[in-house]
Amino acid sequence: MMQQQRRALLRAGTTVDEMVRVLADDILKGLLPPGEKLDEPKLAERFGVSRTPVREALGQLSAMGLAERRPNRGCVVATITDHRLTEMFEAMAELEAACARLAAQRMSAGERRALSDLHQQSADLVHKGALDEYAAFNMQFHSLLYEGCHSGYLADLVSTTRSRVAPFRRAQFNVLGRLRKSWDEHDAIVTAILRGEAETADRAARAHVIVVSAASASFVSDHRSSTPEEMSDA
Amino acid sequence: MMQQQRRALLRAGTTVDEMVRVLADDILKGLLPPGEKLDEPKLAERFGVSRTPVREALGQLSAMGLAERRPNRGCVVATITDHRLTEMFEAMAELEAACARLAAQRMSAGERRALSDLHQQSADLVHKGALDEYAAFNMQFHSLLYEGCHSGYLADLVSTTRSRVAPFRRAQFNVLGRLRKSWDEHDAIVTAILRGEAETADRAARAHVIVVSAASASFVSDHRSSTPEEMSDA
DNA sequence: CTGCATCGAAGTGCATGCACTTATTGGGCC
DNA sequence: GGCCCAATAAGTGCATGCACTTCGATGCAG
Repeated sequence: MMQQQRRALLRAGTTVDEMVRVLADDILKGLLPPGEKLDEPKLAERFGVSRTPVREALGQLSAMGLAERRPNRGCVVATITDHRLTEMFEAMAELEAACARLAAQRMSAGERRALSDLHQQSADLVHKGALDEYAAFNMQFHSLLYEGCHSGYLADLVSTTRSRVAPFRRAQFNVLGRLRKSWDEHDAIVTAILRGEAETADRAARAHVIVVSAASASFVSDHRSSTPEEMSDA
Repeated sequence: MMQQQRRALLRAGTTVDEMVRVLADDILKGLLPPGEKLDEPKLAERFGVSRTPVREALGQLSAMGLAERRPNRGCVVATITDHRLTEMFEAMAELEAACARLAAQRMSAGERRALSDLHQQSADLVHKGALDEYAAFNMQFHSLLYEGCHSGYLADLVSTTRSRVAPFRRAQFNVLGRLRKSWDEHDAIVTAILRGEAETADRAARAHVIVVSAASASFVSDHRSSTPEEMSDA
C-alpha cells in the first residue's frame, strides 16, 4: 500500500516521540503492568504505523528503564525485585530529603506561600476521604517541593525515581488512616520549610518517604513474573 | 547488495547495543565533544550498517541524555548550560554525600579494607604526579564508595550523573596542586568511613564534590554552542 | 549590492521486505 | 507414555527505498 503520504501535516513532534509519551504514560498509570509483553506487531497496529518506529520507541523506553529488552526475545514492561524497590525508595528518601533541605533554604516567599496554601487546601480532602483527589494533590505537593530546591537536575532525578516506582505503589492511600497520616507528615515538612529549618525539613521528608516505602513494600511480589534470573540485578 | 548474511554469528548482543556502548564511550571520553553533529549516514558507514540501527542507537542515546534530537534537524552530542552544570554538581554533591554516609554505616570490614588499601596505594601516584593513573584510580575510588552504600539504585544515580558531567570536566587534575588536595579530601572521607562516622563522611564527600565543581566551572563556556534557546532549559 | 523567492542536494522519518532467532507443535523412537 | 527432534509458525533484527523537511546556492527584482 502507499507509503505515509500526508501524515506529517497533522503531527507535532515525531511519531516515535508521541508513542514514547503514550506508552510511558500507560506504564506509569499501570495500564501496562510490569512484565507485560510489548509486542511489536501489536503496537504497530495499535498506533497505525509500521514496526520501525515501534522498535525505536521500545528502544527508548528501555533506555529510560521503563522496559526491558531481551535480544531476539522481545520486550516487556520493566519488572523489578522487591530488593530493588527497597533500594529505590531508599534513594528517593535521600533525594526528597535533599530537596526539602534546599527548599527550606532557598524557596522564595511566594513559593513558600504557594506550598503552604496548597497544603492547607488539601486538609479538606482528608476530611472528605477523597482518595483520588488527594493523590492528585499529593503529586502537586511533591512537585512544588522539587521546584523549590532550585536545582532542576536534582528535581529531575527525584521525579524520575518517583515515576519508576509509580507502577508498584498503586492503591497506596486506600490503607485506612494513611490519608490522615500522610497529611500530618506533609505538615511537618511544610512547617519546617516555612521556618527555614533545613535539617528538620530534611528529617521530616526522609521519614515521610520511609513510611510510604513501608506501605508499598508488600505490593511487588504480586507483579513479580516467574523468571528467576531477575534476582541477580542488584 | 545482499542483506546482512552472517553477521549475527560474530555478535554478542545486538548491533544497536554495541553502537550505543561505543558512542556513549566516545562521548564520555570527549572524542565526540558536546555539540558535535551525529550524522546518520556517516555513522552508518563508520559501523558498516544501515541507517536503521543507527537511528535506534541515536534515539537511545538521547533518551539517556547523552545526545539531543531535533526533529527533522539531526542529532548532536548533548550540550549543557553552565547553569545546568552547576545544578548537576550540586546534585552530585548530595548523592555522593548520601553514599558516603551510608557507606560509613554499612560497609563490611572487607570493603573498608579494600577502600583504605586503594586509597593508600594512590599516595604514590600523587608523589609521582601521575595524572592519568590518578584519574583512573579516582574512578575506582568513587566506584568503591558507590558500592559501599549497598544501594544499587543510588549507586546507579550517582554513576549516571558522574558520566553526564564527565564530558565537561576534562583536564581537571592538571591544575597544579589539585592532585594533592584531591588526595587529602579522599583521606578525610576514608578516615570518616573507617571510623563509622556517618555525618563526618557526609560532609567530607560533599565538600570534595564542591571543590571539584569549582575546578570545572569555567570549562563549559568553551563548548557552548551558539543556540540561545538552550538557556531556558533549567 | 542587498533582499527574497526558487531550485536542488542532503538529510531525516517511516514503510516494506528479507534473514535470522526463538518458541511451538506433531510425529517417530525408545 | 515420556523424550527427543524436526518442521513450522511467530517474532525480532536489519537493509533498502520512498516521501518529506531543512538548508544552502543561485538567480532575479529592487
